[in-house]
Amino acid sequence: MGTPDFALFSLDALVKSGEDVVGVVTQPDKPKGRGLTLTPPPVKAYAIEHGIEVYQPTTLKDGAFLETLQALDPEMIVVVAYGKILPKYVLDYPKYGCINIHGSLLPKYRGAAPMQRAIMDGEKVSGVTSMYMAEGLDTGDMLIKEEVEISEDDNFETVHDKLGEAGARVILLTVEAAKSGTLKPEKQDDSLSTYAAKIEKAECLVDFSMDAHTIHNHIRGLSPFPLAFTYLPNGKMLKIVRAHFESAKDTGEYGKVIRADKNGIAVAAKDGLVVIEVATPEGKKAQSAGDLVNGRQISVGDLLGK
RNA sequence: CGCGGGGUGGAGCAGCCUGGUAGCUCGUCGGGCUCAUAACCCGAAGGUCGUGUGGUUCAAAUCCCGCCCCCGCAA
Repeated sequence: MGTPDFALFSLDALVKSGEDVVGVVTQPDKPKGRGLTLTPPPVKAYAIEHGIEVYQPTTLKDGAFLETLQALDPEMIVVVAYGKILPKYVLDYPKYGCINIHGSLLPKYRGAAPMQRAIMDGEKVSGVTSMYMAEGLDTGDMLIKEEVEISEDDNFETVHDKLGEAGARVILLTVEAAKSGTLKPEKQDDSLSTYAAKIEKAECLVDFSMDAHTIHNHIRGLSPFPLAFTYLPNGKMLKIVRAHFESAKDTGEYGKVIRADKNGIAVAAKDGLVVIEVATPEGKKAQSAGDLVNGRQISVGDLLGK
């Protein structure tokens, strides 16, 4: 069970390892993009390509899914970023249990956006954890972990891929161990838990009164999706794809562009400068700082952020 | 029929409303200055203005119509 790209790493690993994947459960197709075209989730596309049966129940709460479950009769259910809460009857069904891969080192960053939150918090290390699923949100007993380093220039995309690969390794180990009965479940220490809420649009707006390093973490944690943004003097939105920060003392008015050339657009923030390298103006494609300056969409002295 | 922006030399843009000599900031090429340079000076090349044997007009990048493509929002 899974839905987005992140789940593909694990699904692909299971398929290639020769496990008998009896079926894939994913979210229903949803209208997406311009024109609201009905779009299948990545996991569905993969499953179809590999000839695996796909199920897209609207809800798991009614009996309809129980029938599906009985028909497939799985020995184990692996869940990676599925997007629905599993009712008890599902959790209890498989002989080897429901195993979940989560993109953090539990009990930290339980919830919907563990990778983004970890980066935004400036964490240097994160990882993936496999666990037996419980009724609470990411509260089950932990099985196997793998740590992954986050460097200063990692962003959501690179961390997503690194953790996805780690997740694939961990799920294989976990499945093997489960089958041979050598798993050692470990309770989570709830007192150490933190919650990684899903990303809200409003918090993607850059606040240049925060310190430059924090803003940099904010930007990379949201890149390349959904992207941190600010506003140009003309009121248009500017989404920041990549930036770096420089420490400095007196930087002037927060949000003011104090340097703008091909090397970057330096914006004053607390305790330093946020230097934008690549950004996407509303209605345009992503472009480099040099292009933004050449096209005169930004120049020194502009005040960003409304 | 969800809302909206855009397709102009290699890049990013202006020009379109108020039709009539193709503009700006870069890049490229050549030359100069300099110990030197991504700096500066001089010069050059490069565009059927997305597309249609479309419409209007004396005249269309500009106004009208069809088609193709790109992007943002919202979900």
